Amino acid sequence: MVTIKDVAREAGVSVATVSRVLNDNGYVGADTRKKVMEAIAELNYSPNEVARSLYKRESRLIGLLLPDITNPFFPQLARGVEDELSQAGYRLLLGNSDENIQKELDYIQTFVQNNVVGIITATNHVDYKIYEALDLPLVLLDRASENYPAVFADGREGGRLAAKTLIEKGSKRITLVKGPANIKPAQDRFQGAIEELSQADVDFSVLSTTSYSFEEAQGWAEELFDKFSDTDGVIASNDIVGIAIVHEALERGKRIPDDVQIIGYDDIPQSRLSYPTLSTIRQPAYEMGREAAKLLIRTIKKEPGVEQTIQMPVELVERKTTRKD
Amino acid sequence: MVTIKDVAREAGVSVATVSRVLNDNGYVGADTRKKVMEAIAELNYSPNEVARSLYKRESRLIGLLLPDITNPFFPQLARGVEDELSQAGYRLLLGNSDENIQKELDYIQTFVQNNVVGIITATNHVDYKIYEALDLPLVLLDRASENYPAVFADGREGGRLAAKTLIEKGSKRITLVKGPANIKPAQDRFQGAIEELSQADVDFSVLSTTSYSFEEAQGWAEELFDKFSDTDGVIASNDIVGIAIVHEALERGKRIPDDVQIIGYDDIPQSRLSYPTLSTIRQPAYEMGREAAKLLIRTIKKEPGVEQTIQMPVELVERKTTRKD
DNA sequence: ACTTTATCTGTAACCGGTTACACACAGAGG
DNA sequence: CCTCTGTGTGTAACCGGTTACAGATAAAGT
Repeated sequence: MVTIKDVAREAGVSVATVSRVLNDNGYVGADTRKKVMEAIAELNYSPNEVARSLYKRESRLIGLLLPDITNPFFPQLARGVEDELSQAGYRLLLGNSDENIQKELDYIQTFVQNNVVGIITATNHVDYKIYEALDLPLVLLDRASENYPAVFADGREGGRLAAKTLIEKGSKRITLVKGPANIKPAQDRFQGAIEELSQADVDFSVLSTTSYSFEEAQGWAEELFDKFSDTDGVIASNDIVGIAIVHEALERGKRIPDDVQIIGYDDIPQSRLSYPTLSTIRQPAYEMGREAAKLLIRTIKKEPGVEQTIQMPVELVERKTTRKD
Repeated sequence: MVTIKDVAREAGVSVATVSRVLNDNGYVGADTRKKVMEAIAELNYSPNEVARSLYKRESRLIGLLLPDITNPFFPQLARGVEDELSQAGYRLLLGNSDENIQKELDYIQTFVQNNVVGIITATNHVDYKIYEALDLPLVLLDRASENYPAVFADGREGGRLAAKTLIEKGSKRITLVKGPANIKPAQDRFQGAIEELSQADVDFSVLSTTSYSFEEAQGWAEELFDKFSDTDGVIASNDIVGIAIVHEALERGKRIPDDVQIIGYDDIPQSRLSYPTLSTIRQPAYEMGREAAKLLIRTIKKEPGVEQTIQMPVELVERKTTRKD
């Protein structure tokens, strides 16, 4: 490994001078600078971030904690975060928590141990005490909070919008799929939908589910049509479940959207590839990731007047599983 | 920040003793150990990885370089890698390269600068000189190589299998979708399919494509049926494109699999949710990730007799877009 | 009783950077 | 001519750990 000392020796100067060239601070004579630059190029030197990080007590790393990168909603968030951060010179330490407190704690600890300069988290245990003790910039992503800066979409509004859409387009016996109880945004959209359904002139029923996984989605869809076979409108807990329901409906010979309308949530990329294409409530995941990263960077740089909360708009994406009015 | 000195003071011993307790090496008296443990608990101390990493010249970090986490094949790989690594106490530094050499180089550099102990990469520029200069354990994932340990599935065999399947099940005018030229595994499976098609008694044509993206998949599908409207069997370049083709076929009133059979590649989770469910050649992505991680760990620990190459089996997954024979 | 060995603990050097401080020198201002 | 200021550079302390080495004590062996 080539160190700053090697460069210093090669250039015939002290390490302090090399450091000043590297960081472009302090006085350095023009020809000295040139010699140093040449030595750096010659030796193909790049400074050790670990040493730098130790002295400065901060790195260029940022911790990103996601529930599960395997769920197609999260890669989009992650990508948004990464694109924004890497442009600003930061790198990502990534963890999947599986909504498991122990894993979450472990990752937060590694983040701290590695001197990250900030954390972006999309998990549900933010009220847990470890976060309080943290004196690091923290941004919540896809989660709302009173106590921390956060970037999220309006789940309640999204839920209302989904329900309103089905009602307006003529569904009369609506089934609302309730997402996992421990996932906050799932409950928000559920509440929003309930509000809207309650004050409308329609029958509705609720199917409770406990996961968003691909493996189980098929099961929820079957359960749904087993229990509520005459439903003519389904509000899915997310797009994965929505796509599974579309699938199952066709399997059972129902016509979409004539016999049953289906609306998803998230607008993951594959919604556009389902047949028929899935109508859904779009959350701008990639942009949310970018915004969270921007917000974090501003907080790190202590820029004045940084917003605490960015609420992103949700939006109805009408495709083929809802009727044209 | 609470440091080892604070612990030493609290326990009334030297930092060396605390370090010995932490690392469980050297002699430490039973009651001294106890006092230190108590001080650690009392102060809620956890050692600074950066300092440790500086002295030891190695961290507990591993660099993972993927083309694009937004493509659903890669989160599975990533998850496999992560599950295996985190169990062994390693953490992940993640980068998306977009198959862009500059980004790839930048990430490799950060990996080195942060003293990672190993790198797993799933990119196509491994022959680039920077990798040669690297004296770090390196494992290629989803890529084969003469020079480095690698975990990959047999693309050629997969391509053959896909072609063979359509041929056996009676397709006579097969269209082969050729994936992006710069992606090695795409070319392998293409070659395999070509081999099989060439020696069979069928007509076939090739559609060249330049991306795997969701946005463009729809376009490839349209182009396919515009150009080869009478095709009765399609070998897709991957599942995303496969699902888009299924979609477009239905859109055009074709019956699947009676009028046209379609076979995908990868077996991403959503293949099972398409309608009809997509027959495909499965690559065990999650397991590949795990194997790559295991291989890397063994290499890091310098275990003797570590394999250079692990070839994972591909497998036909028959679902509803191919005929029953 | 004297050496040897095992156990326990502390001091200080080290990892590779950054930076406070000291010092040298040149040109400007009085 | 002397001081002052701005510029350029080096020395050494420091960040928070790990570990080589030395010194102390007690038990064991001869």
